[in-house]
Amino acid sequence: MAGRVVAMRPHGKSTFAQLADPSGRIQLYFKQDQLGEPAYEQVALLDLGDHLGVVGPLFRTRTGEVTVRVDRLELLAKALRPLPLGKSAEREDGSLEHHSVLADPEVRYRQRYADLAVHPERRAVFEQRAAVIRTIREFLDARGFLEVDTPILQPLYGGASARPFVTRYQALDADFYLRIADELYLKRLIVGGIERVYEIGRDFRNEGMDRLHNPEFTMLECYAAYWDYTDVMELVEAMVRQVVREVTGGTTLHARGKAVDLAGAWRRVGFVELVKEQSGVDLRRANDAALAAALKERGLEPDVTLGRPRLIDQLFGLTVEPHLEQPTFIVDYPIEVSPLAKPKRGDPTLAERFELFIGGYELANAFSELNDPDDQRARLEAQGARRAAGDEEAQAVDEDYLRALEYGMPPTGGLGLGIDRLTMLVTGERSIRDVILFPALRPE
RNA sequence: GACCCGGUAGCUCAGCUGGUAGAGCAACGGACUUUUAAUCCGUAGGUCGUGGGUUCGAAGCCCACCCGGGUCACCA
Repeated sequence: MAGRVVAMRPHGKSTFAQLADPSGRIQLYFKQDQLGEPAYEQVALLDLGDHLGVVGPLFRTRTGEVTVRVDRLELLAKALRPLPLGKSAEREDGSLEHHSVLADPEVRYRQRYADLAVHPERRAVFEQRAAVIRTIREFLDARGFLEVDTPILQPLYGGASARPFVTRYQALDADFYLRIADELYLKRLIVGGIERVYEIGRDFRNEGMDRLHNPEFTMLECYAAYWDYTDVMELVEAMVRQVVREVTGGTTLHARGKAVDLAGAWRRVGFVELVKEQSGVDLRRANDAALAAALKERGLEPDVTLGRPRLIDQLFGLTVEPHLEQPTFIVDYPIEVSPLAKPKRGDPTLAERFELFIGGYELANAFSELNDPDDQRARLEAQGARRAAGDEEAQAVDEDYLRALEYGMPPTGGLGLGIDRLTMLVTGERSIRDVILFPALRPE
């Protein structure tokens, strides 16, 4: 039997210790008579954190605890640095009650090895994370989606509004970008006839970090030909439900102290209606000045030169977003904030797009993909103009993507879903850093 | 990026209106052959985040900086 020494209780000529491995802890009993003096001296030199192999029969102590009476022991690895192990007791159910803990968040994130070694229950979060991804794969595979890998290093970045990381491709003597989204490559595959396709992978956005954002994060994107955004709503609703059932066994979650019920039908509400409902501002009537005034009323100093999309976004973030605990599809976004989405049938000022909110934050973003190459070119060129004007988050004109669309892309529904955030939701963790093993930190 | 909070022994934390550094656990030495956060006695351990300043005197006050957390702003 092998493991790490996590507790020692020496009593002179006998010693109790606890050995931990991923399956739990077991008590060891070292007796001088049994081991002989030279071996028993070794026991006295053991430190918490040492890896130890032992051989011996099992017995029960008089309090009934199953214990190994050690006949032979071998030091497998010496801990030179003391692990920040606190005192802890094992409860009836096998879980650990910590009487002191490694509490410093900086050490926990920087030295995840120490965090995990000292708090084995933390591993459960990452087991759940793996289960989330496994369940998504099973769900999509079962529905005929093909999992693919597309380039992370890209000559042009696109598919989202974000500042990229830049890197140098020496052999090509060119600057490349770490992708900010998979979108444009996956839609090229739709053009190529892979009619159901998905990728789970890392995206990189060169922006600030907080409890909802890590500069590198894991995204699911999937696309299905001949679907529209209502089909995607059904897909994501079923998928998230299955993930939650698989990982938690139920359909109820807790976010910010409130119960979140995923069982009933999820609310679908128009973006414009919801903004009006929560803020009283009618986006159809309000001009930029009226928007700015509404923001000012709520204590913000809006910069009107940022343009209408930013103003709308700010108003949304201020008045709507905080109230979205229960699962909600917000549908039909203003077309000007959705350059890759199809105009809504019957109302070209809106896009056939939805964002899914659960637990107070955005979990997914989806639309009926824009497949009209001329319209797409016009919108990308508008983005390009904003980019030329200095907006680093505006998208570039991707001629190869437009060429692909010109070959003809079927009507397609697409989805992007933040895996880290979904993991937060099902584990109840409040910070994205707690569902990422090595979150981004400044170098020491 | 702005604001708020924090950084004292390996870990968790005290440290009052400025008076010269403390506890518990861990470590080390001693006692103890069925303990369960073992117990008891003892020892050692600190450029008080970094650098300046004020002061007879700074962990505590002032300034700058570093790191982390939170809130806000923006991206998922």
